[in-house]
Amino acid sequence: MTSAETKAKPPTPRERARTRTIADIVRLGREHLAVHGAAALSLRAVARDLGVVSSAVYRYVENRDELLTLLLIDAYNELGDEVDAAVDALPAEDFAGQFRALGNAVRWWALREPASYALLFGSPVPGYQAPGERTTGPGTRVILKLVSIFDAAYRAGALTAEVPPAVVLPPKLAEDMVNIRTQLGLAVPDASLARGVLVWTSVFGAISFEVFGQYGADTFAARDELFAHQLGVLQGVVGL
Amino acid sequence: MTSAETKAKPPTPRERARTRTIADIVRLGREHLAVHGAAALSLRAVARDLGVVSSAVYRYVENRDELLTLLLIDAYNELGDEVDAAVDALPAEDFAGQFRALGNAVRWWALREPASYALLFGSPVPGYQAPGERTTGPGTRVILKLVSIFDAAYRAGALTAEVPPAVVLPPKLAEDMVNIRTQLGLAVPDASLARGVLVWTSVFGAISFEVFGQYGADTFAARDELFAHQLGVLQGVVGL
DNA sequence: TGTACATCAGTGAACGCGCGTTCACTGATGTAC
DNA sequence: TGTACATCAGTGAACGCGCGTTCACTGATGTAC
Repeated sequence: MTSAETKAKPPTPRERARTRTIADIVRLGREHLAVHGAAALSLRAVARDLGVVSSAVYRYVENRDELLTLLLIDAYNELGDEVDAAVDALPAEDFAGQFRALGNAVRWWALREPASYALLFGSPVPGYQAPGERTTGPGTRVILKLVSIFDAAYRAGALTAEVPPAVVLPPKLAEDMVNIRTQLGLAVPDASLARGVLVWTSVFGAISFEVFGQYGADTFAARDELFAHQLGVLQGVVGL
Repeated sequence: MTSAETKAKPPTPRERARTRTIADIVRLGREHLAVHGAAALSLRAVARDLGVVSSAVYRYVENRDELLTLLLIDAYNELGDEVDAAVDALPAEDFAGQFRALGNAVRWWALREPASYALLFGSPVPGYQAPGERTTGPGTRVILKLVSIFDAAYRAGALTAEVPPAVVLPPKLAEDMVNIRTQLGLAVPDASLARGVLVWTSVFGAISFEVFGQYGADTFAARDELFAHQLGVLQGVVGL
């Protein structure tokens, strides 16, 4: 990718077939993921479902780890797309609504695709290390969106920061916040940013407990209401 | 277990050897877990480490799933013991301190035993269903401890409930809360209980992000301080 | 206390399985002249 | 437009591996009389 768009030509039939086959592999990989889990993801099984001999998939995918990487990126982007769509459907000044939309979008996607959610936010896959240069972009879309909501709300004066101004972060933590703010070009102050981190982890904590079955079979019957309530409280935590 | 303690006799040498071997199996299983993950947990590997032929472990463990169950129970109890010890070391009236001690105990254990933590709170192991009648007890120790802190604080008038009294939970959610309160014999009101659920999931959400590597390599250098801060904010959420 | 029998721990071979990956190959599709 | 060659997709056999689980067995440890 040194010289961008080397080819503007329309793709040849062969190229189109190749693209379609790769897409098929990713789709079948996701189905396999859903049934057997990431640790049991197998190139041979994907080849079988694809109706092809096992060695043939090596034309498209270097090895098992690369298939995992493709699935990771695919899932991150699907989640990112849904979150973006949900948030962007709301008026630019409705920050609280955007926050809730983000949380709900993540939750709905997670409940619909529990295996992909587990791949992204569950236990690490043993022996697999995601290649940062390919996954960091897609993998940070949700948190960047969340941060951008907080920041826009702050700039608009819509963050009713209930944080007591006397509250000072410990120096090392404040340093982290400064770095984040600088790197992302944010205006939101340290204390709110730190609370934003808690809100971020809390949203995913609530979703993980539900998706991973930590709530037990029937302790919580009103899961939609519970999550809505949790979002509401978290809203208050950052003063949205 | 129909007629309890059928034997009060001291254990025979054979029985002691058996108990020790089972303990060895669990210990080796945990090591294996740490290195290869739950999905790759293998009876054959445990047998190898035990210095015994693979079929021999079937004398002690019915099958692979039962070994997983043993590991699950063992981990839940180790975590439960550490949490209890940390909380009980504090004065009975120091509810906020107890809450922080609980959170810190969970986090320390999780960082020390990431594989066991992943087994308990990460992605479900595909194809494995924990037998509720054996795991529910150990598996609910931490949440019961947390709830007991909240309840004791409320009874002592130490819950400075910042919850606006006007806030009414949606009926279905309120029903869940009533059931929980009745079942556990609690005094703490609905709204605080619901906030307690958020605090519970949030503590584990923060820990999971750290243990599972969601924070990225160096965005957060001050992880102790970050978690302490998160506990502090969550304390405020329930009014502790 | 001594013998006869039952219980148990561990062996070793075998079953059938699925996995990742390599390699030499066939045949079809594309490209250059 | 027609031929000669290069590229690519997919085949099929093979490698070496580890897995869960069963089964008939040997030998040591315990128990009953």
